[in-house]
Amino acid sequence: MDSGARRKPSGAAVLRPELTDAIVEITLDELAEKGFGRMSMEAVARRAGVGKSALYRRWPSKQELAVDAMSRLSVPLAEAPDTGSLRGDVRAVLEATLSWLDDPRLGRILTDLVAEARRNETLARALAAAVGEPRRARGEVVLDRAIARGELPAGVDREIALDLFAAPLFWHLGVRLLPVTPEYLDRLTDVLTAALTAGRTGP
Amino acid sequence: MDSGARRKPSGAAVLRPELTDAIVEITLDELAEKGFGRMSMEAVARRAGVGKSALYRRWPSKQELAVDAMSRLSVPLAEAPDTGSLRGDVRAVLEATLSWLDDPRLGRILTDLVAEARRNETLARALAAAVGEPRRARGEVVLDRAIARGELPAGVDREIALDLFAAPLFWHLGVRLLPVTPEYLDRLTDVLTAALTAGRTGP
Amino acid sequence: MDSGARRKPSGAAVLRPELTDAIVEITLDELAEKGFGRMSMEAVARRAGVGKSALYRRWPSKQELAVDAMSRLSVPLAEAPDTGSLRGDVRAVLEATLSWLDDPRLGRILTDLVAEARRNETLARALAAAVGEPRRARGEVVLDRAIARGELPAGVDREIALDLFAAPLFWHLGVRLLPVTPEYLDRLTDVLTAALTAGRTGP
Amino acid sequence: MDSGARRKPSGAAVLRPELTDAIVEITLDELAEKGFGRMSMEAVARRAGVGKSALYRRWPSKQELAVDAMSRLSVPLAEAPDTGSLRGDVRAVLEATLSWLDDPRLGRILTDLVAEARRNETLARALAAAVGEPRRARGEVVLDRAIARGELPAGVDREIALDLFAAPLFWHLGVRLLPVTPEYLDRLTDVLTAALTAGRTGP
DNA sequence: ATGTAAGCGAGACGGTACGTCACGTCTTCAC
DNA sequence: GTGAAGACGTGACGTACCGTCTCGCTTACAT
Repeated sequence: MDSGARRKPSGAAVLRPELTDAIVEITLDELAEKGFGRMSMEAVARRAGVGKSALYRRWPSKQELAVDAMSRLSVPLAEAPDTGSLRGDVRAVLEATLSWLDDPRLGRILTDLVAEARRNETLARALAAAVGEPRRARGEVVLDRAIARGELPAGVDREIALDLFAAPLFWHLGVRLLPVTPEYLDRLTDVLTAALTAGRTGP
Repeated sequence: MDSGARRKPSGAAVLRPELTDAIVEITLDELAEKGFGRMSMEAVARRAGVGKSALYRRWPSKQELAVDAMSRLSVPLAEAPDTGSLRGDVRAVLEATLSWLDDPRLGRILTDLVAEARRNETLARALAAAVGEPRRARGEVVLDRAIARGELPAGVDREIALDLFAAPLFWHLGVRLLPVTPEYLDRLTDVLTAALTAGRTGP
Repeated sequence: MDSGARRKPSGAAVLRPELTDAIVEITLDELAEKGFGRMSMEAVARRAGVGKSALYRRWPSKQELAVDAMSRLSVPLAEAPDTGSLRGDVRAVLEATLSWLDDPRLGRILTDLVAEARRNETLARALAAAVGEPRRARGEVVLDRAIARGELPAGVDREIALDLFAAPLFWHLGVRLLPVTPEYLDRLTDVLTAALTAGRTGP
Repeated sequence: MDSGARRKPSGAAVLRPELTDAIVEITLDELAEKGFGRMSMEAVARRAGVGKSALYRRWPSKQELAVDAMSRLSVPLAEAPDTGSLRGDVRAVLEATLSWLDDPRLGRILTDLVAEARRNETLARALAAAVGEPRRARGEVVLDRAIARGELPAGVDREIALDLFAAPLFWHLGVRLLPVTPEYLDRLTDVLTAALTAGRTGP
């Protein structure tokens, strides 16, 4: 069973990974600055000091480069610290989401990404996997802890709760383009905590 | 100094309004289908059966045509009926918002619009005025009625309340690209009503 | 009878002929300098101060531009003067051919053209029509006059005679790349005249 | 003095000559088929089943490979047989020249070569040495024999004579792209023999 | 009623970017 | 150290639109 790995007969040239990284990085800058439609492969190549072929050897089109670059905007989402209370945890989740949406580069790209995703199934999936999932997982932890503490009933509506952790901030910052102040965050924390717990003492 | 206005002595020749409308309509179709970046002036002119000059005589650039067309996506938001209860009114607002976001053409364009607005102050303002304001005004009516009924305190946090009327639906439909079912709407209505009223009986 | 001519609805934009001429002229320069293979559309456009589209609107490819340009290298072959003798006429024909082949631009292009013609039927025909025919017609005049004078028999081998008017000069100048001196021309005139008249006093 | 070749003491690793030959052979095919300008190093390497390095280790550029390959189209010109008469010898020379120019591959390449030589001194020299010289040498033999036989004067114009052995055939076949029939060859033999001998009985 | 300025469809214009291909150089690995 | 593989920067290919422009024709006021 010596074979298998012996497919490639000889010294294959390999795409230089540091070049790939540099291109991705510059692509993200261009995307943030110009948006998808006005980003240009030629500009990326020029700024990266590489030929266009280095780009097209890695990605078959501008679209695929952009999607790949965006999907690498990994969400280095810090762990959700246990603050001891639902209210504290909600506030922490909101702050984490805010610091992510507030990043000047990521924020700009994300809205482009969302727009593009409507016409690109692949991108939509990549977006959900790379961006949505980790963030939602973190929200789940908060809900689980609150249930364990007895602050929330086990049957809390998770889908809506998780939507509410992200939606208002995205809407305020990304759609209405208004700043999110700490004070806004306080009020939002209050309302969301109330919303989640409201049902608890219900009828 | 008799001149000035007396330059144009005769034959008016005025931009034909039905042409303007037809171009706008086709622009919206192209925008919905291709997105802002891939929409092309040549295609719009071709589909409208007009010359490119008819476009550029009306709008100085592709961007301005697109922005203008989008801003005409008027929000034929039906009046908010008084359902007799906060809960009913919230449900009605959500349904109106949903029917607006769910429009296949408007939905697609709106996300493009949001992305573009980050890099275009004019568009951002047009977006806020044409889309945000009417919708928010309608939300205000609901809050006012609830206060009048005594269902909400006069000092209810209007900014957050109005954000919450739109944010979750936009997030769910436009960002997460998931369908909004009537059942989801029920649950969302419950949670939002609870959130708004939660403070009422507070300490 | 208002219709009929009313097919073309309005003022069609037309390729500007002076631009076409300028492009052709610069193409010929590039062809002479670089040869077909190294001539570049971008360089032609740049030197002509036009966009590439101006080229591609007129010719579907580099090859067709080059062929068209070359076929316009019209042969402004002066009339063959009647020098009063076959020898004088032969000398005049050789001189005309020489002045044509010796043109620095035409000479370089002609060999490219000949090479290209082997793989391009269209070019081969254009070459024969634009270049070969007029030159041969002029040779025929010389033969006709010599027959009229009684210097040549009516049955002189025209095909070979006409080949011999051009072949040695093309070979010497174009293939062997040697200069053609007046003295060489004298000797060639002698030999060709002798060759043509040799048969006259036959058996 | 066995050394010299014995420089490389160990793991010899010498350019494999059979590879060189194979590459040259394929280069000639590509040249004949596509012409110099459209021949591609990548295609040669691909068809030869070798890497591009095998090419560039042997020749510094496409041009030099092409020139080298063409110069190896050695002229396997059979010895000029002594037919016993000038006329017979001229006919033999013409036939040899024809069989050389008529070779489908060589004929195509030769015209490319001639065109390229105008812009490449090295190629021009290689062409003269590899192609012109042997052919001319053979022509000289014919002239020498005719002088020895007394058919030509010692002072016959060799330069013109040698030009006339090749020029008409190249012109007819290579430039005018017409077939050379045996009958044409007969007539050409007659005229050339007459041209050479015409001066003999002079004054 | 007519003159005339503007609107109109068409499309050429100089550009920029697309995605492809080949150049000649270089590096890597296998033999 | 030859050789196959192929990545690298470069630059031309031919295409598609951009926004500008000019061209004749049509239309609808203002006289």
